[in-house]
Amino acid sequence: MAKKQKNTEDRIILAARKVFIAKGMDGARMQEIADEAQINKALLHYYFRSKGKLFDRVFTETIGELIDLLNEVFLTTNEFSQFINHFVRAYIGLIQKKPFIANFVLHELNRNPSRIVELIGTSGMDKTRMVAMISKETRPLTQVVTDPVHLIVDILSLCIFPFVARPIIQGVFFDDDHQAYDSFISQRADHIIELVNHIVFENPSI
Amino acid sequence: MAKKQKNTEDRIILAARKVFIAKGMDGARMQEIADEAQINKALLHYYFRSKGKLFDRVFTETIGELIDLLNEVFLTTNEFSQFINHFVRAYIGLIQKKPFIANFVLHELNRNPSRIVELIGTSGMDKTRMVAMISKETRPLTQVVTDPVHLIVDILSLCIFPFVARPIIQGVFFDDDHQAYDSFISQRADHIIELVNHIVFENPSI
DNA sequence: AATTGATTTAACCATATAGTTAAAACACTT
DNA sequence: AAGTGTTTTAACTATATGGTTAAATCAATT
Repeated sequence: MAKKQKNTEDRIILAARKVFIAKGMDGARMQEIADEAQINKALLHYYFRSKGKLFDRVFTETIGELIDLLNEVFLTTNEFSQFINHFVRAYIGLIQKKPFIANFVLHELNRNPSRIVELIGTSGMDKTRMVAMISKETRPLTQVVTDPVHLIVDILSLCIFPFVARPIIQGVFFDDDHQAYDSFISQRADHIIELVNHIVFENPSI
Repeated sequence: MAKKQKNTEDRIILAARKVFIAKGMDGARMQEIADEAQINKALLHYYFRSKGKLFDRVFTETIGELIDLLNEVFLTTNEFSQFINHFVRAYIGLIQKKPFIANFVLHELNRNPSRIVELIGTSGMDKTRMVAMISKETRPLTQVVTDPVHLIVDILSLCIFPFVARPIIQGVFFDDDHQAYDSFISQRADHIIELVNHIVFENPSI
């Protein structure tokens, strides 16, 4: 073997991720990925035969992160209020670290919807248990949440959308001041948790 | 003049819109737009010098629709509960008719954030009035909504995200049954209105 | 009939890009 | 030193694509 100065494959994946997330599958250029990884195109193809294969790898890993996090939070909590707390904080934390991840997934999602459904299907996410937990906890409590799925979608929407629409929110409400936007986002988790608790338990707990 | 069988420019715009929305700026092909408009590439360039110009036109018109709707709803309502009602129904109705519009705007938004901020800036949207209205109505009423901007973002999130994430929601919660998803969406407006009324007025009105 | 603008045809150019290839250099192991 | 897998270099192919061009055609106006 030779000059394995650092794991080249990892460098490539990292670079590919950066470029793909920033520009999407169509907008990304293999040359740019190679430059970003500080190697040349030939070596890039030496590791990953084609752009498609490289993209698949990046995409699978990226969405895997999201699913893993969901699963982890989901499996370590029993009751709903605890779940909300963990989930909202964990998800917002993750997206805050990698702000473009949500946009990336959503865009490629619509370019190739079937793949994601597959991925999620094989990821072992137990949607039934999730729905059951919410039903059990909310049934006797509130008239707002008649369908658990609405509640789940509510929570996802409230967590993810503010990142996806960042340029609009920052531009319109904060005069393009990214610090103001950041401080808005850091209040976001608390706000969502309060909101959800309010509609589910009809009092703002915690 | 000759064979102006129908307004060609409109046909082009319509076709361009379809293709751009489906594939994004990068993924779209001028040839495909020409085919879709049932003309040839030469004529396409005869009307719109470049892909960029055509895209600008489509994008501006598309986001203009959204902004116009917001303005209209906003200017024809005085009190907040009325505003919520109009806004939620109008927005969900619009996106339901053109489901990919949200994804399109959000994706291109992140490709070129500054343009949208400009567009919104010159569109005459009066964000201050909006915030003022919400502040006035919510100040004495609730402990959940401490910042009007959070509430606005909440409403936008709840309305738009379910469309943006359609493949996930449909795949995970409805076993890819698009009818089930559609019926979910048609309950969506009522649910959001109830939810927002609940957190703002602490009772589910209307 | 002559003019004019809209539209087609079809070839063409320039460029960007994914992907290939072959040879050499390199670093590490044996 | 020989061998092995990694990396570079650099040229190359094939193709797709945005955009152009020139000539012809077509339909309506004058």
